[in-house]
Amino acid sequence: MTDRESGAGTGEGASDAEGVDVVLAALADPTRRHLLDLLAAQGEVTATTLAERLPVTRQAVVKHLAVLDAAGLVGGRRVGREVRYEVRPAALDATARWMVALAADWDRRLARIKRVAEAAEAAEREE
Amino acid sequence: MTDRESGAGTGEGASDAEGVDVVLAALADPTRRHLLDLLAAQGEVTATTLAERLPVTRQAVVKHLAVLDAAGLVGGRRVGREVRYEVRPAALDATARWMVALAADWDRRLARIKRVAEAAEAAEREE
DNA sequence: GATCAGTGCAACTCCAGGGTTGCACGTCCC
DNA sequence: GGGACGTGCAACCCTGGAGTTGCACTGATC
Repeated sequence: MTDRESGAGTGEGASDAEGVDVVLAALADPTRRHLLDLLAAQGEVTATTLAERLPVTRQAVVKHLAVLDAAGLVGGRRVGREVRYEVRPAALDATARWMVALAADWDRRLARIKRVAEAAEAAEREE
Repeated sequence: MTDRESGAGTGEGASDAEGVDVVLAALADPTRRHLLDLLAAQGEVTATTLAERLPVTRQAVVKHLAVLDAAGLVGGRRVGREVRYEVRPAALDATARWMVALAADWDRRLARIKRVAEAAEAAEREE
């Protein structure tokens, strides 16, 4: 998987191959994706509030948010005693572009293989 | 994460929320991504050949291929005693579209929040 | 100041999954 | 036919990570 083929380099978190790795790993967990949905819908939310809406403890939520933060998918801002988290689209944008480019690469390769196979088949028919 | 917002429904594997789940989980492992790279580069490859190019056993490769197959990212075809695997772009295409749509959704939501905040700020300045 | 609320640190549990090894069966080739 | 090769089944190991609980500190409110 040639991660350098993507346009990733303009955002945070998924700026290189390691960034895409980290984002994909972060997105692989269903609880984390649910967290991202809640954050995107509500703007800024604390871990405690998020935990009220999920069937896991606050501590589990904080652990997941740490993974998401490390991946650049969310950011936290302290307001007094509260830490308010929000989504950050840059890493997701970059990973989406990387995946689109990869899918296009696969499509191109398969189309080329198909053309070669059809040419070989046509050559066989002429013999 | 509103998986139903994507255009996923026209391909295999990532046809619904469960499909995106499975693809993301499949892509989260670095060994599997390396496998996908090798398959995409070479067209059709056996598990044994793949294992020669990776620092893991053939059995590990087969396990990973099973995950990729279940996600719709690869398919296997038996030729005599061999099973030849190749990438299938549809599930990756669908997941890429889903992610692009999600990133756009996040961008839109953040832009709206920013506009609301700026309007509130302007209203405060007029008092 | 006392109480409540949000947070952070840390220890703990447990199991899924990434990986290995062993062995048997079917296919291929000389 | 026999040996080499590719495969599939299955048992096994172990660790990372998803989740829990306990406790202390700080900020907010009355």
